[in-house]
Amino acid sequence: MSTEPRPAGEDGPAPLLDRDELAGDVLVAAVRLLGCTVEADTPEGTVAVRLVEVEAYRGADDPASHSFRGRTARNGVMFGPAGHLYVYFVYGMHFCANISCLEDGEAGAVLLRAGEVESDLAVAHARRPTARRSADLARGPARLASLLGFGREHNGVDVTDPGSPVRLLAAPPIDPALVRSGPRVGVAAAHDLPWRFWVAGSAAVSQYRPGRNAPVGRL
DNA sequence: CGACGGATTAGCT
DNA sequence: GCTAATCCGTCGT
Repeated sequence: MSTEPRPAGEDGPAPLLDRDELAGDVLVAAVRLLGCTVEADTPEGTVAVRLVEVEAYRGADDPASHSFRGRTARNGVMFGPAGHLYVYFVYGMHFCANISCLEDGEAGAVLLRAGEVESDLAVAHARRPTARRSADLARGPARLASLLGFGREHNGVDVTDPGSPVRLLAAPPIDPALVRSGPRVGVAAAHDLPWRFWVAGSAAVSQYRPGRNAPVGRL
C-alpha cells in the first residue's frame, strides 16, 4: 500500500467513481449513482450537483430503451464502456443526459433525472434565471442537463477521467433505507418495472404521485 | 422520401 | 390541469 486516496477534508481532490461500479448491472449502478456528484465546467463557472433521482435503461430486452432496436449513430455510447455521457436531444428543444453502464458491447445507461445543487449556487442561478427555488435548478432531466450545460458536444465524454469537462465524484453508498423506487416516467412499455430510483425526502425529486403504484424495493 | 412520436418543460386557464 | 412549442431518429411505403 503506497498512497492513501482518503478524502482528506478540504485538501485532497474528491475521488472519482470507479468505472467498474457501473459495469455490472444497471439497477445496481442506478442506486450507486444516487448521492454521487456530477461536476461540470460551464462558461459561467463550475457547477456541482448531487444526484437524487435516476432511471435505469438496458438494451434489447428493455422496450423502453433507446437501444431496444439495436445500435445506431445516436445511441452508440450506450453500447460502449461504462462511465461515458450519453446526451440526446428530445422533443425538439431539450437535452437529457445518461451515464453509460455495463461492459463494452452491452447496452445500458442510467438517465440523470434530478439533483441538488451543491455549488456554485450563484453560478447555477445565473445559468437558470427562471428557477425561483434552488430545488428547481436541476429538478427534471432537461433542467439538469441545461444547468450543467450539456449539449451534443458532451456526448461520449468519459466522466471517470479527471481531465474531462464533466466528472462523476464518488460518495459513500447511500443508506438503502432512503432509496425509493417506482415505474419510469413517460414509459408505457415495461410499466411494471420499478427502474426509477430516488432519494426519499429530497425537494429536487421531480413531481411524483405517491398514490400510484410504487412497488418499492423490488429489483 | 415522408410521416410519426418521443426518457419534457413552461406558461396559461 | 392542460397544451403548445419544436427537432431529429427511426420506420414504413
